[in-house]
Amino acid sequence: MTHRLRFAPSPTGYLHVGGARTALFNWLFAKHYGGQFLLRVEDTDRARSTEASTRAIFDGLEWLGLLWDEEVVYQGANLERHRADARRLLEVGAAYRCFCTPDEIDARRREAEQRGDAFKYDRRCDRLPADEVARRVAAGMPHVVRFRVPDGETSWDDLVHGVITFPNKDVEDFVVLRSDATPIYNMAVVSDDIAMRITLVMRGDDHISNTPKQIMLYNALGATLPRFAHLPMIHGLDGKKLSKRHGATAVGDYRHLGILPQAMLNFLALLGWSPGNDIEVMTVPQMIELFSVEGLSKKAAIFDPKKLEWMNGQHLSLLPSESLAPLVSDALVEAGLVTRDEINVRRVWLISLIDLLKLRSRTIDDIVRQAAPYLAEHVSYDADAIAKQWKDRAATVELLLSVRDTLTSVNTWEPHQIEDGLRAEAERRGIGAGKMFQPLRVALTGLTVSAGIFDVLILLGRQRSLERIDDAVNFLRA
RNA sequence: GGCGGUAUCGUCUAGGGGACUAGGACGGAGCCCUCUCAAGGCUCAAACACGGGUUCGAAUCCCGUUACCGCUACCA
Repeated sequence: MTHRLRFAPSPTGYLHVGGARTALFNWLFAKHYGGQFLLRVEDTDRARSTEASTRAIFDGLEWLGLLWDEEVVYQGANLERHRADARRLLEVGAAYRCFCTPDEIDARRREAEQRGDAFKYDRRCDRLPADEVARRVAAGMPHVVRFRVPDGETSWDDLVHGVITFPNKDVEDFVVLRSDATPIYNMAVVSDDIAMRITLVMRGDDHISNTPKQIMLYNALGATLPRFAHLPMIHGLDGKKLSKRHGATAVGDYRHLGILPQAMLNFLALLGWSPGNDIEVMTVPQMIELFSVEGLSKKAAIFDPKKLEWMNGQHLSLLPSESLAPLVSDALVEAGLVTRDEINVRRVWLISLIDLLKLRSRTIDDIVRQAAPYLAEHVSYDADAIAKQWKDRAATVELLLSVRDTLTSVNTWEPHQIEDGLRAEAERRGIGAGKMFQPLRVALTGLTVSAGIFDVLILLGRQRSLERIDDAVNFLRA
């Protein structure tokens, strides 16, 4: 038997990290155990669902590479089937019509709450004689369809929690069809999951209490039950459910922060799952290979952006600069540091730049920030850098000039030759290498921190390096 | 309130009755490396929620308590 799983977001916002994680686990399960990963857009809440949001969810999923195996199912398109299934419930006697108005129910609920009782619909409409029901229906009285919860208990063997049991007396006769004949969530979900032949429903554990209702629906409809797996929630740093208050919660936010999709996936995978053996950094194929339901955890996890960044840094180092190049170019262009044409003609150079910067970056944005001195025509000198490394202007000018001479006389512009020349000059002057490299670093980059000084010189090229030294000298003399 | 779920360092987690002096990772502190910054290496601080059982033996099994989370709609 091949597994069929689905991710079923409602298009009422962006793709949330929690949703992405649910989608990921569904996808990983399908890839590891063999099966189809399907996507269903639950757009039955017409008031809140938007097309922009649907688009955003697709974008997020595509960015992550969580592609679905069959055409997207829009729940709203299946309205007729949902209705038909609800009516079938009526036909087989598993449901009944309820004429109580929302106001009446509300009043009774409030009353019960005042008494401190748990409110549960009292089934009064189920006691209506058949002819009375017929009369009211004929008279066009508005009514909902309620599922008649049977006696006994409902339980299932959850893939992550083990057996979960609910006494049926604790679940009320829930509405399956509204008075406007539209289906309620649980009805639509079950009808669609049956139609899509879903074999494993994997979703957030906030759905645990929906599960007994859904199981009853399957049973009443005579459908075979899928398995269920309820994943733990993802919380913010304060332990509360993740929300806008916690900053970036949409996967798109992280994309724009320069996070790699594979790092996002890797990080998310570790929230609620562990491959064991102290393994943490994984490529996507490795995650598929190692995924197993045994490693799923029951405990809600807190989303820690710090670890995400670290994870991204790991993936940045892992990836060859060639594959990072398109991403970095886009970001560079977007930041206005270069034009598309400029970067295209310096492909090879760009790759060596990335080689240098990715090691000290955690995000693509970090790379872009650090790239500025290498791309700009001229550098601007950081005030602190001047204060610290160019304290004595005259001496600095003299030093830079001697460095300039050394660099001019280096035979071939190659790291070892440059290093030998510079170190020899430092020794001749009786100063430590750092005393020479730091002021030079400021001249070349405007900053006190950068990649290794020889790498910087190589990357800049001899001509550019000499120009920058000249610029610095002019600046210092001014 | 009722029902359900969960409980190991601040955080993500390993752990499936003796291998636990509880392991790894992020973050923190420090050291090494070193031209700066990173990266890397090493070291340190840091946890089994509490109480009862079961057992020769419990982080691991059972029961309570507590805390947290979720659901409790003609929302999804």
